[in-house]
Amino acid sequence: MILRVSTKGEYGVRLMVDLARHYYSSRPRSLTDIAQAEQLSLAYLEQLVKLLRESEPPLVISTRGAHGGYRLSRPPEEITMGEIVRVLEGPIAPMICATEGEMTQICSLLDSCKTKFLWARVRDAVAQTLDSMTLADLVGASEQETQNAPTHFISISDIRVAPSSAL
Amino acid sequence: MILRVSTKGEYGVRLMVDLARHYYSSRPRSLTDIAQAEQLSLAYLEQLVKLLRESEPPLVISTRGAHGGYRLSRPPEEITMGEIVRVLEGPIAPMICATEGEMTQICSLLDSCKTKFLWARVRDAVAQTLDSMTLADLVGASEQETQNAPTHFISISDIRVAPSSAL
DNA sequence: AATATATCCTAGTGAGCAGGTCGGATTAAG
DNA sequence: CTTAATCCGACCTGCTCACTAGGATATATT
Repeated sequence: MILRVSTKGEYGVRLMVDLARHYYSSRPRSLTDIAQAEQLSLAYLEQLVKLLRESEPPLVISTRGAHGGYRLSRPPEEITMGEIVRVLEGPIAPMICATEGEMTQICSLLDSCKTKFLWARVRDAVAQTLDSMTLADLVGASEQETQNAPTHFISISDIRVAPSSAL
Repeated sequence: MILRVSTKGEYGVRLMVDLARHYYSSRPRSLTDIAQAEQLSLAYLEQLVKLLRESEPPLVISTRGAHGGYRLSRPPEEITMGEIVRVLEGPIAPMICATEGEMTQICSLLDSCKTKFLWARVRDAVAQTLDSMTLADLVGASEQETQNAPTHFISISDIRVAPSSAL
């Protein structure tokens, strides 16, 4: 499992998509409502939204008190999925040796340097995919687009709906 | 850290690259030699090579006894990095809901289905990158090619050489 | 002013897994 | 028959994930 999106990333993206869908509402959206709509724990969402609020620049803005809640800090078109995922999951790095950034690292070992070339390519592929999509793209994505998702692979189909229980 | 290559994947790929470099040798290459060349634990490499040997089809072939060791089961050009990584790290899936394969899954929740579209795109980007490279590409990759790796991002540069200690 | 409804903050915790180590059994070459 | 290698399974240890708990603070409504 080379690609590991933790529940932070999974739930956090869902939270942001929810906020994007309610972006043009007159009132902020409360975590209680989001937790109910997405069937997630309120207390846990509070931790995630903290990351989104304290990021630089912030991705959401809060209003405290009754009838408070959260809004996107910018319109959905201007928030890339790359920003969101980096805030929630940390930098896109397959390993400590391949953090995003330059790779002019001298390595004493024979083959490990050559493999870095591989991991850098994978990292850049992920980064480019995430950076080329915005929240608006996801909200606009309706069912037929989801069907069009490329499926070059044979079915494995041990897919479940409930998260987190099994790995 | 959305991309998590464990040491299984990291060391295992290095092992395969080492075998590729010695593919045209007359004698099989022992794990002891590889462990020394790559500064890895022999006992741990034994676990990894087991995966590569027992995969279907096998990626390496062993010769037991003195002067024994391992060879690639096929020439380096015919072994893709995607095959290797899948054997070592398991299927390329960002989460349990997005295993490689078709994504015609009905999901009761509102936004989680839309986010699946995102994860599927990321997954396919990784899969395509890995499947389009072979062991021969990596062995042939010399230093100037490594320099050419795309670097669209600002340096973060808390890069270390020693693996596994910190996260 | 009182209450209800929110956000905010910190700590703790239980299970599971990554990342190995260890000891020994088997096989074959010299 | 010794040496060098592959094989095999059990065990262990620390870390991180995925929460939960309990409260403090802020504000709109009544």
